[in-house]
Amino acid sequence: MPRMPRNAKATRERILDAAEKLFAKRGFDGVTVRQIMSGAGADVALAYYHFKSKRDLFDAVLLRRAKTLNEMRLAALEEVEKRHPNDPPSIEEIIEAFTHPLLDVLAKEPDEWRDYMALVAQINNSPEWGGALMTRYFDPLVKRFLDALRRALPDSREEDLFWSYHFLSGALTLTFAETGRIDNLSDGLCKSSDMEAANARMPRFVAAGFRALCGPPADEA
Amino acid sequence: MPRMPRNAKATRERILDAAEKLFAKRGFDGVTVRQIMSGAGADVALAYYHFKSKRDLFDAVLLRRAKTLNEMRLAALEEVEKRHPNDPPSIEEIIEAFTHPLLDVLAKEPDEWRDYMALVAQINNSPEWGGALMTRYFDPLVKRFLDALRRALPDSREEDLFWSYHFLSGALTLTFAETGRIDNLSDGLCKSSDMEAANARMPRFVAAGFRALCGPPADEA
DNA sequence: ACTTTATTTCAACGGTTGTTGATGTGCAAG
DNA sequence: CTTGCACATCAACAACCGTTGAAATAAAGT
Repeated sequence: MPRMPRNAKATRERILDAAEKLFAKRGFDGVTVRQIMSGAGADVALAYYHFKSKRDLFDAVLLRRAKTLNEMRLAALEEVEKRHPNDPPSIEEIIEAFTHPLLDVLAKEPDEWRDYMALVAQINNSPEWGGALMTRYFDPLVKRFLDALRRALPDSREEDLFWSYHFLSGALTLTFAETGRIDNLSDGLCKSSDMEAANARMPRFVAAGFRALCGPPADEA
Repeated sequence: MPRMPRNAKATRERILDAAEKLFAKRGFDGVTVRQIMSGAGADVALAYYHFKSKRDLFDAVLLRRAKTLNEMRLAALEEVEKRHPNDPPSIEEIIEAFTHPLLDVLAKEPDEWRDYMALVAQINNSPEWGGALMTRYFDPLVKRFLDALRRALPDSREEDLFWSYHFLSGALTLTFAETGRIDNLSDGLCKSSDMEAANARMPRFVAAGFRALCGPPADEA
């Protein structure tokens, strides 16, 4: 049985919190271990005691919340499928199971999740790490969703399905990034941080895209 | 009249090329000036002679191709509008004028443009720089396109229009990033570098999204 | 030939980087 | 009380960072 001295776990968590916040804002190379540990209020060497290296700390930050996230989204998907025992669910319902848990947790506990989501957004668009890391942490869940979408779109070609998911992924992660770009563009009318607004629009937008690309050919007589 | 010694311009351009390639792969902080100048085959100090600082070099990299890019896209849009003197163009045509020049130049001159596009993708999703830099370099053009879309979607609400563009921007830039994620996900069936494939699908996907979000309400009797 | 000016090289600066080993502290088991 | 172990502190390592000033080179103007 592992010992649990006074605040060991608490320290480890504080380091992860500080690292998450800084990595999300400036990326892996834009942050020093000293800045992280200063934010965590702990000695520099403790970073290397609890984690072996800066890179391993980075991975630990990513891994920490990935499990929770995947579980939430899987539960949402299974809930949808349970609601449709025989007929396939609508595209909107499937997409919503994919996006809603994320945007919802962001709308309800922004301080807890904002930084992590922004970090994922940055990684997804990084040529260096995007392919490998996103695959490592989210592939099983994504494949599960693609299965559901395939069933709901029986006429789809495989390539169209993958590219459609790709577009969805891009739209979703840019929303997570919360760069403030839409604030500038719309002169303050829209806000990057308004996850309710994104939540209300993304499933409809994306579902229409899926249908246009993977659905049965529109009969334009 | 500025003097033009032997290969002054050539050196400046070689520095920009090397910087572009490295910044695209590892981001601003993941690259050292020494690595850049080693890639350019020139002395470190020359970076500070031709550009004042690392940050200014970064901006110069961004600026160099932005002009060309904006001109190409504006020309494509004006061509579409000239084709429709009275009636508004279709959403697909407008979106295509927005995306096709980029994906086309990527498909035809990949070595010249791939790194720059990947860099833009990374910046667009960076909380630190995304808002400010994308606004600085691409705002006038984007507003021009939003005008065209607004005319083609007379029933649209302003917020829906901005969010739809936001989703488009995310889908487009993730495509530029070429992270190899879709290669992994599809087990090699789709390739991140296949811009023809993205080109063939993106306008249809995105136009359907715009119509679903900004179009007239679907009459579901 | 001499000056001027633009480009390039060289060597170095103070400061910071990720990382480590030695040492100390506090608590539980023997 | 002493031993053992998890956790924390401290000081330091070599390597590297962005940046600069002074000096060499080279081409153009006079």
